[in-house]
Amino acid sequence: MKVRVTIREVAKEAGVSLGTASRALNRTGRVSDKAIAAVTKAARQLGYEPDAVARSMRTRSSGVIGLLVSDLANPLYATIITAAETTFQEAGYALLVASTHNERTREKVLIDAFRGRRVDGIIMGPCETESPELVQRLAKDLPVVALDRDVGPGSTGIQVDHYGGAKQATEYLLNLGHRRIAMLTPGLDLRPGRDRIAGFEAAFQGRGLEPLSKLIRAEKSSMEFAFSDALSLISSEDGPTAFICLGTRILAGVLQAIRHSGRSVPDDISVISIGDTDLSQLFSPAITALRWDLSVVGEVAAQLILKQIDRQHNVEPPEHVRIATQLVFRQSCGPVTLPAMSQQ
Amino acid sequence: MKVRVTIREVAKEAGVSLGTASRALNRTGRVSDKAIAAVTKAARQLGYEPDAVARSMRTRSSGVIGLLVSDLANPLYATIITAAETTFQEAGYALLVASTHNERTREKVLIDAFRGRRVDGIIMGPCETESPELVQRLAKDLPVVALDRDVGPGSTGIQVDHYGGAKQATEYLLNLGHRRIAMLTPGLDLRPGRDRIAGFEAAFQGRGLEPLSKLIRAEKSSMEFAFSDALSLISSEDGPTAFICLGTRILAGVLQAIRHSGRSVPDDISVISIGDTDLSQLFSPAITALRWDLSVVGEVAAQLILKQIDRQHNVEPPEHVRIATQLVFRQSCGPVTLPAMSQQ
DNA sequence: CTGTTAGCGCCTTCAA
DNA sequence: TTGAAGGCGCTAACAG
Repeated sequence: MKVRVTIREVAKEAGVSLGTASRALNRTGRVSDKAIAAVTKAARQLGYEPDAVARSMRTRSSGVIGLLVSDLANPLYATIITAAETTFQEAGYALLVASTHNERTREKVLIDAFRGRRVDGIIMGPCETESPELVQRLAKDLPVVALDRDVGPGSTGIQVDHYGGAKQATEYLLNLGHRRIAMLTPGLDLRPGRDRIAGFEAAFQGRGLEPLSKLIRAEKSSMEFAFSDALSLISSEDGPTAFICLGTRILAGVLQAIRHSGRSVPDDISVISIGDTDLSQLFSPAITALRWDLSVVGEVAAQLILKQIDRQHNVEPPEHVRIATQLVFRQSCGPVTLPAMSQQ
Repeated sequence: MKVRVTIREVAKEAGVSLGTASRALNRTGRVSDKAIAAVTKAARQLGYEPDAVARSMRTRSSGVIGLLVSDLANPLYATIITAAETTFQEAGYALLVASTHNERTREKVLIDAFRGRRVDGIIMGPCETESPELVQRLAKDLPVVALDRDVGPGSTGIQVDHYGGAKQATEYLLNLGHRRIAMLTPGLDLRPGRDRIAGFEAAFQGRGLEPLSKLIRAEKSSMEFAFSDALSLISSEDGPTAFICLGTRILAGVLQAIRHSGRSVPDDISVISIGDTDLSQLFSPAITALRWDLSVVGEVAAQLILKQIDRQHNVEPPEHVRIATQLVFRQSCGPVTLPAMSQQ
């Protein structure tokens, strides 16, 4: 157990007072060059390392940002986290992470834990039964950036255009002649899920059509669920000719179900993935996917936090960044070819 | 900006002294039930939340663990992180994460940053040109768990049996008649890479054969590299009849190269993935893969840290946990069928 | 059992 | 420009 060297010892070694040492090290206030030189040398000699905890105590700022998501292992979040961490690292901030597992109570506990640790800001991912009030109240105390949450105009956030993306994807399938399109997305009560459904329906209504509501499924994001769900849909009468699937896990389940039922993509069934992951890119056939830049989400989230910190958390107007989506055309979608079937 | 309520105010509200309030809240030392009741009530009334920073300052323990990996977005690490975080959360610890991007200097800086923040322990993933001394020195100061690093017997760590796994995978291919087996793994100077190569060679030598060294490639873990590498291998004379690929990215590149060259899996070329990801599980054909339990790695790492903390970082003998691998047989491997070709 | 006191290491006034 | 002193909020040691 090595004993830490304190600024006190550095000061003594440099032959100055504690206060001067502090000012010299932080280049704050007026200090003579001589003092700076002496202190710097002493610090290096002794291997001095400032105690961030003590400093936080004094300055009321920890240099730590908290990040709260439902599941750290989710590849979508993982990318966001990396980008955010890199940005924070450059700015000298550290990143504290935690999983809410989509539990509201846990989310509260973790927020309190973050606050207790005096984080300088919090990035929050979507969580079940989101309440705008929670975020707004929190944002009164410290910089908060909400990811894909519905927060009022009072708080800053980043929102992916799930609505427009789902609409575009659906329209693409409609153009190919599909009418019985299944939409599988979890989290109906979360903004992303809601918006996707809305975009999906808007695309239908744009041509005076009605989506088949029984083809909208909102299971948990699990491969097993998606598999059995897709399988029952496929084998049912008037089953879907196309699937729109959210994320790797659901996409995986659907692809397995299709394979299991002896159908093929895209000849029998077309598939679009919402969210572009390794699987969608590398599957054979490659899956047409709706993508958006996750690194940008992470980076912008970090920057928004830093900006709020810089401005001392002033009454800066909250910002809302909208992230666009792109439909990447690959080989998983084709025209409807089923003969002798009524078009809805 | 809400003002925080301190333990002092709680004490006053409860009509007791500061010390009693502290003891009551922490259930430490002897306190009367009456005092506990009064303090608890006052705390709740005022919405008291202990200041973790001040507490850390006093107790010299931050309740924070640092986790250092080369890339947070790597799906393998992401799973480890989640498991570790969950374990720490249960124990009341928070997790600080950072990416080294495989840069040695950055690693040092981040370790110092962690120490400055008074973390109670550090989990370190492998990093380029690992030096056992670094970890050993660090472990003198605080609990450290190294993941897949070669550390001397003096430090505790978790090591996946890459050697045995690679050996088993290679033997499987040898049994199928393959002789020209390509091994693509990054990080030759890291323990995982080294051990894989060793296991690979051991399998050959076990039958008196020699692997073709030109088929061992150790590129960076990038899809593009793997793609061009695999493509040149495939189109070269005496190209490989089987590939062993590390991880999602290299596997993806190889699969694309195979597809691009008009070959098929497993008829023309067999493929084994080291590391079982979404892609290997869900590709068609499903890819035979070497897997190990990443959740266990994360959980055990966390437990080893907690154990060291519990024992006050005593001279507890360092532990070395070995994680076994399993070869999951799927559809991507077949016997060699190329006619009229010399067997090496 | 409880109150008082002394710092943890640092930054930041306040005088000199 | 510098030194001295105060205190951030908390816990732990010591008297009562």
